[in-house]
Amino acid sequence: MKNLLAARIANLLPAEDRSRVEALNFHPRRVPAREDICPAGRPPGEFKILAEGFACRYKLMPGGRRSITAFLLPGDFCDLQVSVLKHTDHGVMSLSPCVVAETSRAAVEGLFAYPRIALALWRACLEEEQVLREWLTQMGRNSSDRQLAHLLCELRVRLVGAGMASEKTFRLPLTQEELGDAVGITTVHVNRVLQQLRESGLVRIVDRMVMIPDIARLEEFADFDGTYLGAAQPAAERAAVG
Amino acid sequence: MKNLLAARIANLLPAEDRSRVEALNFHPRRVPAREDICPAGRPPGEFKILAEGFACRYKLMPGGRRSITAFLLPGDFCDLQVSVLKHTDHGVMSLSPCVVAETSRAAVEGLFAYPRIALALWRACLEEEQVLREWLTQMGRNSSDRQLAHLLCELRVRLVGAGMASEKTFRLPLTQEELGDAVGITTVHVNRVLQQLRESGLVRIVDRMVMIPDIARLEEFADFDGTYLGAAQPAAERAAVG
DNA sequence: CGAAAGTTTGAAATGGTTCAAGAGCAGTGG
DNA sequence: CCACTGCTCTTGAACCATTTCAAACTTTCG
Repeated sequence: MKNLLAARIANLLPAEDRSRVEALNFHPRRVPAREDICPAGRPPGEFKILAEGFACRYKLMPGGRRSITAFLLPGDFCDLQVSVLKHTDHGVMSLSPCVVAETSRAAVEGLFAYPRIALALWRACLEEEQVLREWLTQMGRNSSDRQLAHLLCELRVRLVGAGMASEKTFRLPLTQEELGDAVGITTVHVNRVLQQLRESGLVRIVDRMVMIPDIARLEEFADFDGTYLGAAQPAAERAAVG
Repeated sequence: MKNLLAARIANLLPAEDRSRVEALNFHPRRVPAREDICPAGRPPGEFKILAEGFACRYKLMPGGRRSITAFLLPGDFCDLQVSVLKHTDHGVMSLSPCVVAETSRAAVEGLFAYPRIALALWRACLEEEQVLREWLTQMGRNSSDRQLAHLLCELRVRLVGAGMASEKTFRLPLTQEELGDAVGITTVHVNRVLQQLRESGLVRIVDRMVMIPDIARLEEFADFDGTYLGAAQPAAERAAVG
């Protein structure tokens, strides 16, 4: 199995540091769909990276509602927290069958001995923060059609970056309920809004395959600017942004 | 001037590391109310910590709307990003007259040479992330009365932690418009909801002084659990939580 | 004192929720 | 192989929270 931690942060490191990251020993673990990867409210266990599949961070709210705060794709950290935080504030669950790569938390902490690696890990955390801020503004305040469109734009870019999508087409293994939990609207309303997006020709969705005829048009509609995605963006686009 | 970086992260460090943090040389700068502290979209300049006053992070949205993604109190970092991120995704502006303590970015990065300090800085970032997630779930999906109540609960705890509030009373130098921008609702609606909170006896607000007669009652109403605030919580409460 | 900014109120319009129910499809067990 | 159960998607209608627009009132401040 490829060392995914390396893939995520090592490209910016000098060879010397990179080899230290690559020396980490990851154990793959298979997880069926819709199963907890990291339980909420408990101290984080092993250090985990999603290797294959589609997962999400979520919080349960009073009234049994669930709020999805992020989607995780291969290469994403499940729990960056390392042992610095006593308890995680949220859970992580698989949305499709997944493979999780685990390694010892102590080993990851040991990497902090190397300043450049520490900075790179920090960067990863800051990028996550940027995405959260974008969700907070886009998902919190926009009309739900724009919110859903924005989410599709983000997922497209990230899936392309992860090699899981062609330019205009990708498989989205999410139920409408899960989309609603991410965006903060009802399942019923997700359904109606998706229909509306289809009718206006912005997206085409058949059997969980999403196809975007005119990317620029959708991104304009959603007011999407992928800059906030940082390293999750494909390198080519990143370079273009400067 | 007290070294605020030390205050924020040093309490968990051994003396040796703490002295390194305290050795940083901060320059105070006075900023009038409603003025940009860090401009958005540009590379971050000096490394800044809010020393006095009340500030916020914000993003401008199309349509001229503004979204506030965080409130900053004395001791909070204005821009943790250091130079790892090329451009900031958001701006920071003062809401009351402020004092900002600045120091060289390079000096802060130099601290990454000490693994324990690097971990402490990382922790600060992770805690910010937790707060963002809490906002995303609470502010995104709840009814607006609960959202506002939740915000008041959070501010109370943090203000107490910063020594800027007694247990039940604090000064909130925010306009209703700013509250609305944080919560994602109209000024008009903020006004009505605040009246409603007042009428139900949950808060008393006179002339920007907020008084909370029954903290437990308000926190229950808002479904507030301050655990997510981490170090911003006063030490006593933190200990009680475990 | 006058202007600008913030707060308060009302009435109409709207976006999203809720409740209810049907239709399609996959998996399970008899 | 069929009936049954459970899950996702779809549709309709009534209802409610929040927005929008408009205007008056109050406070702050140069």
